[in-house]
Amino acid sequence: MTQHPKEPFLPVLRELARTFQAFEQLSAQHIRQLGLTPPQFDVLATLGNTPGMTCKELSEKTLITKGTLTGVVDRLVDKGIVSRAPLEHDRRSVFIALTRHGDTLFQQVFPEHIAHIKHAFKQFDASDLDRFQLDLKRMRLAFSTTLERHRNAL
Amino acid sequence: MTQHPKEPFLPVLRELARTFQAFEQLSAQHIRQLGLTPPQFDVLATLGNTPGMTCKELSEKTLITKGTLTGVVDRLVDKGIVSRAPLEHDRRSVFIALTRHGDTLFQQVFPEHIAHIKHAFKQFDASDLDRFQLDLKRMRLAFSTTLERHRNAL
DNA sequence: TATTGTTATACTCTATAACTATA
DNA sequence: TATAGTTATAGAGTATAACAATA
Repeated sequence: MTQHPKEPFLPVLRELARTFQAFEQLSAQHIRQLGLTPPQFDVLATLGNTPGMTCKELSEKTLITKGTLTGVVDRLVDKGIVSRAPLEHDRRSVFIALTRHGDTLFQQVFPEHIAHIKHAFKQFDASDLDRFQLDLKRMRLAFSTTLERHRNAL
Repeated sequence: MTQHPKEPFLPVLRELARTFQAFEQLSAQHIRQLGLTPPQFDVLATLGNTPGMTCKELSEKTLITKGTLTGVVDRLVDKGIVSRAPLEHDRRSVFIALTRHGDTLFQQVFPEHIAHIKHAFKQFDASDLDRFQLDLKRMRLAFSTTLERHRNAL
């Protein structure tokens, strides 16, 4: 992530990292006021407005690996925000959902979170947002594809 | 980070997070092979091709806070990759630089790192890269400005 | 045998704040 | 008084692998 003028994509990577870090800081500023960590908030937001899901599904959506997710969910259970229940059809699985308190928290806190971030986007119009989303997606798919290629040792 | 159709910027944020995570995974895949952590590599890459810099400067460039940076640098010193030396003009400061071994490592490893990532970008032309960089920067500045506003409690 | 999730281990990072030594 | 950096503390996330229960 330093100067190597031969590689024109390096500034893009540096900017991607800086931009995400800036967003993280802005986001975390609000999240920490709630007594939550970013991964905990990620789980809360992922479970919000859903009936719940298995550990595996939650792991896939949040990109938190299963071993880590156990600890994150433990802390949310301690706080009374989520609950665990065995799944009937497949008793290897665990169904994780917001508790009533967790849902109340989500309904209150998620709009606040949006409000906290919202006016960073005031200056952008619909075509800006569409372009951002599309371009980011193109990059994401390029990274994922490359990652898989490396995993398969091509 | 969930569905709230009223807020058209939410998909952008989700995509930003996913894209960065995909890049992190791709990047970390290579970094861990070197026996380094991402923050350690960040320091290595920041010091590479420079004469060195103070702790404060390194902290600003890597966005690692000073308390954490002490630990990260400790581990790199243990590995013989960086060195600390007192600054002459201001003896409160510490000058951090790559050791000879660290420089050798950087010269070898940084091009490898680029190669590891490079072909994710093959499909993008110069105008794509320019647009990515510019748009990301616009978002970054918007986040930073909003962050500062919140800090100053407006 | 394969899959889901937990446990175990050891490390690393993080936030925060107190502390030191210089300035 | 202010700044640069370290230290102290406590917590939280991470990778990895072994493990139990179930399929």
